[in-house]
Amino acid sequence: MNQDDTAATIFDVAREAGVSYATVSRVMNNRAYVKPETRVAVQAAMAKLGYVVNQQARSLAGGRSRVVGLLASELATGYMGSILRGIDDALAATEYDLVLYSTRRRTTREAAYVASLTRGMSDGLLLVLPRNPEAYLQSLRQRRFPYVLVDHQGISEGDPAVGATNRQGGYDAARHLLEQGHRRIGIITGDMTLGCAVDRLNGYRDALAEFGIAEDPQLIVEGDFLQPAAYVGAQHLLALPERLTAIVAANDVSAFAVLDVARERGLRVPDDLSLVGFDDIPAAAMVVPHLTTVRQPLLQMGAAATTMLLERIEQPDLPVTCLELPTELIVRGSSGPLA
Amino acid sequence: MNQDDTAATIFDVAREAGVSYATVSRVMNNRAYVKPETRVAVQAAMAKLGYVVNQQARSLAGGRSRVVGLLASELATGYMGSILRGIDDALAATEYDLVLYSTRRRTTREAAYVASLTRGMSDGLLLVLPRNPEAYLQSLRQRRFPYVLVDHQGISEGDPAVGATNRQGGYDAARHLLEQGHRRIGIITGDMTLGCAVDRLNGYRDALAEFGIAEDPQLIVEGDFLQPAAYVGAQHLLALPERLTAIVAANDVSAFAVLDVARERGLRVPDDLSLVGFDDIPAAAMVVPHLTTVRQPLLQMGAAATTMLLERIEQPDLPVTCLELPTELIVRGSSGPLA
DNA sequence: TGATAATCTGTAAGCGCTTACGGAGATGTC
DNA sequence: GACATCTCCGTAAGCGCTTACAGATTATCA
Repeated sequence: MNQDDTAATIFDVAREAGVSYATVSRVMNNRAYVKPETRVAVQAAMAKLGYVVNQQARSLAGGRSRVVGLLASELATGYMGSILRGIDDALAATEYDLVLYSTRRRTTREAAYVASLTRGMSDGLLLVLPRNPEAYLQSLRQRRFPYVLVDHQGISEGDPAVGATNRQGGYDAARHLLEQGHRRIGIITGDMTLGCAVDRLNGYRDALAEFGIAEDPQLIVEGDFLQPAAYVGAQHLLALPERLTAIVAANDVSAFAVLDVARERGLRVPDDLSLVGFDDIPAAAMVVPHLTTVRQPLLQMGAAATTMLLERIEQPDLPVTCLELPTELIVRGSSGPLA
Repeated sequence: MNQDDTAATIFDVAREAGVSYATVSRVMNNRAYVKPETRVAVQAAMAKLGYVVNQQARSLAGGRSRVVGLLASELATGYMGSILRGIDDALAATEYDLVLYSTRRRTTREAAYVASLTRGMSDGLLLVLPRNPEAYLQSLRQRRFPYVLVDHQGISEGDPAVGATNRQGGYDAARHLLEQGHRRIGIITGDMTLGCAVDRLNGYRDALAEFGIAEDPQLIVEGDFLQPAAYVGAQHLLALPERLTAIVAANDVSAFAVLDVARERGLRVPDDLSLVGFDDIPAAAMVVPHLTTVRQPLLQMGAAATTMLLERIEQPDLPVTCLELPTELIVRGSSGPLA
């Protein structure tokens, strides 16, 4: 890195190595038909000059940007952070960089926005928990632009996607409580416009049905994965005349709200009320009592989606695959046998 | 967006509008010397063709990529998520995109890596909590490449930087406990290779000194901002023969570990032990009891750093400024008067 | 040994854009 | 009315790279 302000270009390397710039390009791209000595000489020249390829020029000329775009709706939650880390892990072994786009910005021109992303800026798109992707999915499909959905509602509708076994998870949560003897089990759902929330609720229903328990609409309150709504929902549930002994929360954050309400009402968890969350965000193991929850393999989901995307970038004609990673019930202190 | 696979270029727009491509470029870049009618005609043509500028070509030709690079050491924590969101907020109003680089990957070639980032890939760099930045900072300074440090150790050593009032925060935490009557106050520090950890400890010392309390080395245990180390540290502190009545933890995660140890030892918080954390991550308001903590304005830090960086990109000769954003003591249930 | 194929390397064109530069027409000045 | 001065817009060059294409070597085989 001894050049002052103008960086070394492929021409500088070629001159230094005494070859043509095309040969340098061949070496960089690991092409065949380069004499081993020449290859070594070029590599030496690159090292000596501290040469770094200019990605913009490369992508302009070659059509590949070596960038993966990530379209995310939210960034500040542990949910996204874990997925992000999985993506990063999968990308670490490759040449690809990650460009981050949050859909909170420029919502008005979202379609044009995705268009820009797919016009040379990136080679593929990761869409995490997309709200209303149909607008641009149409265009992506038509232009055969590689993409993978993460935690999308309708897994298995012809889009490459990675998700988790939300229904099974909801089932496991409810079944765990049923096995502990609970029969009157409430649920605070997530945002029901999202498929994962619907699936979790359906899992809960499956378990109740299996135990021959009729569904009581009073015990199902709608939340939105956020604390305030869950707080209200928990107040509603715990104020019911016929007291319930357990609650399934659609995510951990909602479960925390239940903990708050329980404490305010003088209910002891798990003695008076058993509670199961969903996600297993780090805080779940930190609250008191530690939260029993259904772990979602967020990190693996991010990594798997990335791997899938890279495959599709390499081979755009690959058949569409959907991956559902297993959730896992983590039993901690917030659930216990019916008193 | 009616073209099938080849996107519209500046030439297509020029043809459609009946002008030269240079004029189209002028319109895009809001240059002067374009007749209003012409401008309107070009804009209409762009709209009609669904034209989207190719950033790679633009940056190749013009030298500006409209990309901000973010170099981060960790992604999965709420810490980073909040800063990220602040960055995103600040970027939302601009034309800039964000490219994410985690230093966990490619650690071996970190310098070459930063070189790549600064070779056209991005116009400026945000360095969040950099561990050993001197390696590349040198090169950045020399090449006058815009950058801003976030939460760097040595604020005010000639680098543009944004941080928080860590010393004041440590002082506020300890003073709060002192004012509640506590006199024997332990501290679990953060990773002492990081400036913020040192500052927080010094703030704690300041407060003790102000109250005329001699420092007791036994009461200071070193942690690393992570749960396991804090857990061990808390066990040590709470096993001291002369019992302490309060603990300052260098971050919230460490405070959670203290909560665990306290519970295991049958200590009630805050009755038997008062506790103050640092950061105010979302989980702090969720644990039971809710954690008294020193809030760090992470979102604002991210936003302020981004704004500062964009200014420096526009005007590279701007004098170097350092910003220290105020922390704020948030009193919740984990601290109380000495029994 | 000469023809053929395989290997190696250089030249040229072009990716989509920005930015001098210069020319043409409109406007102003004395 | 002649000249300088704006305003507007088109032409040309070039950013750093990839990738045909073709020319120059060398290896292979009858």
